[in-house]
Amino acid sequence: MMSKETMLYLDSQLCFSIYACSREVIGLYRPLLDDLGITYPQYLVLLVLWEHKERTVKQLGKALYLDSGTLTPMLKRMEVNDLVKRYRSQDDERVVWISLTEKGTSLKERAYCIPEELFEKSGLTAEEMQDMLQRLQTLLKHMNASK
Amino acid sequence: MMSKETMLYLDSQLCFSIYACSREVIGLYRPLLDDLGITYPQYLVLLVLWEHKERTVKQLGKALYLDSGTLTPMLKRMEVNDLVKRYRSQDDERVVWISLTEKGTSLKERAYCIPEELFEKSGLTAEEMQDMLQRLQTLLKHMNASK
DNA sequence: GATAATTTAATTGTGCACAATTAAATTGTT
DNA sequence: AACAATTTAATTGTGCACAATTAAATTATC
Repeated sequence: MMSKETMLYLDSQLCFSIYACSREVIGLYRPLLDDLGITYPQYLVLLVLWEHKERTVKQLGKALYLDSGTLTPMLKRMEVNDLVKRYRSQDDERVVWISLTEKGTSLKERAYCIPEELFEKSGLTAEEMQDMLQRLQTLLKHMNASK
Repeated sequence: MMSKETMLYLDSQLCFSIYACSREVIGLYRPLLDDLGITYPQYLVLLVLWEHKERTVKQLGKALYLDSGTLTPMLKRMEVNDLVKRYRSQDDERVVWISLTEKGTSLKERAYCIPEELFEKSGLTAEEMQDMLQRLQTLLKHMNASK
């Protein structure tokens, strides 16, 4: 068992390694996404829309764990850059639907290679990758439950 | 092997799970850190200073993987809140040393319980925690090398 | 010892994150 | 039908992140 002193060391904290890893991975994505003219959070929005064609702000937020304070301005920037369209639902005017433009749709072709390139940069084997993904998703689920 | 289509699914991407986990864990810290009047990145700075008494901005940046554009304004906010002192080195005026105030030092007592509380919220066993820490640190090192 | 290269913080500008509040629309209950 | 409660985005304000640039000081080279 660690001492209470040791537990306060930066390098013994799981949270810090997750936090630092997160920023480092995003840093590896950056040059690839720069080529597409998008940021990492915008890439995540596109991943959802490539999969589902059309989502409400609410649905995007649930998928990405982001709220409207983050999404609304980001989606407006993406609209200005002609990546997505935004329009209010006819049925329920509180709801805003987000869909892809032609440009947003076409970026998918250029994104296919990205996961593979990142996988190589990670230095992990496919099994290690899969295992880690599994563990993190379990952790994510558990943390989300204990809120 | 995954199809190129499957690899673009949000939920099959390791990076997203790291990114989402990072924000979720920080969210678990938030109520605890609010009590201390600090943010998560500020907590990280304090962890380093509790361990080393005194660090330059450069050293803090290396430990936390952060640059001066992030640290300078953050350290100034911490100075305003009487958590740290900042002063230029006599030997080399390019260097700024950061040290703890009494208040910054004393917060450590109230922080001892934090790692334990987070550990409980994570739902992990000590072994799982240790194992994950190990894997993430390896990943971090490898990514940092492949930049 | 002049000057070129390097090191170190600070500054500027853009883009997330997220808490808290607001506002509008819808739904549920009487 | 009235109106209270809920749902959904948008807004506001603060605090990171990070790229790119600037500025000052130091070190290395001639």
